[in-house]
Amino acid sequence: MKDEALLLQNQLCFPLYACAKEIVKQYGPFLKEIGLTYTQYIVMLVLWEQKAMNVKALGERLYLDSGTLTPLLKKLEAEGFITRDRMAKDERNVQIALTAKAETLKKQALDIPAKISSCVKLSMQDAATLYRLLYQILEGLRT
Amino acid sequence: MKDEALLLQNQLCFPLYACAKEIVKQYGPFLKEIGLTYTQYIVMLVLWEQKAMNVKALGERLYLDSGTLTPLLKKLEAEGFITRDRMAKDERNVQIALTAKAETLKKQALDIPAKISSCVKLSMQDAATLYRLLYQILEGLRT
DNA sequence: TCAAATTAAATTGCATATAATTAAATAGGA
DNA sequence: TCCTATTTAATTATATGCAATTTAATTTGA
Repeated sequence: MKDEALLLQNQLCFPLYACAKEIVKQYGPFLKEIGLTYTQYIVMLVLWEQKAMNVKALGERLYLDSGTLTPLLKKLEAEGFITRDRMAKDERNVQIALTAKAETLKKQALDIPAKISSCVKLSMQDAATLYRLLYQILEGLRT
Repeated sequence: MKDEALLLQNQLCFPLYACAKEIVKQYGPFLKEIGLTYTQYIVMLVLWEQKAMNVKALGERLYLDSGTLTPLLKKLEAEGFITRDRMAKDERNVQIALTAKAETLKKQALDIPAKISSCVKLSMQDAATLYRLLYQILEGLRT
């Protein structure tokens, strides 16, 4: 292994890391309008799809663990967007469900994806390629 | 804008965010062996290239601000890898430079890129494409 | 010249993230 | 059944990240 491998420009991880941060930053102003952070937003995206699920399932879907999710979910609960309930059938599980207020929030969130798309200048083709490669890496690491 | 836009699977940002986190996580065990975190590692990568630079230039290169860098650099200084000195010419600038210990560390870091490559299963072609698309986005956001 | 604007770091407050540990609940096997 | 292993959340400790503010130094322009 030669020194060149240590050049930042030769490392694929860095643009990935930087790009993720910069795009998340683009969400900032739009999400602030509806009172969410990016992580809270992707939690809500999953819940808007699934309606209800436990913390573990949410974590697997979002690649987050309870150390991140527990306080975040408590915050969303305090703000009235979700409910957190131990399940009777297995009390180790905490079921997360949406409130009516979450539906109102969803309406406010509807136009956010389009706003972000306009910030990220990629052709449909390039976006599809990027999407495919990222999921390919994620699947590869999943094991 | 239809509801489908809010599906997590339709958002390019999420795989980017998740993929960056998961790959950084792959570095964890290797970096732990040499006593660095990922952010400390990329700071060292830049310094191994440049030898010396001020906090602002480092931040521009890494897309990090002083809120992140100042405490991190103080830690690297405390561990003896770098020095931090106000520049005489313009005392607003803090110059970061490497110590001899940093050169020893560099030798230990030499094989890390190869270890990561073997974790991320992408063809050379795909890696090049991904690299190009990520920098394309970063450049687009830079403005 | 010298006050105002700008710049570079540092600081503060808040929100993640992850590793490691703990606690409670459940499942599985002798 | 009862003991152990496993599972799920929560907690703790550490390290980022970023927005906003502050401080000190420098630059600019009337």
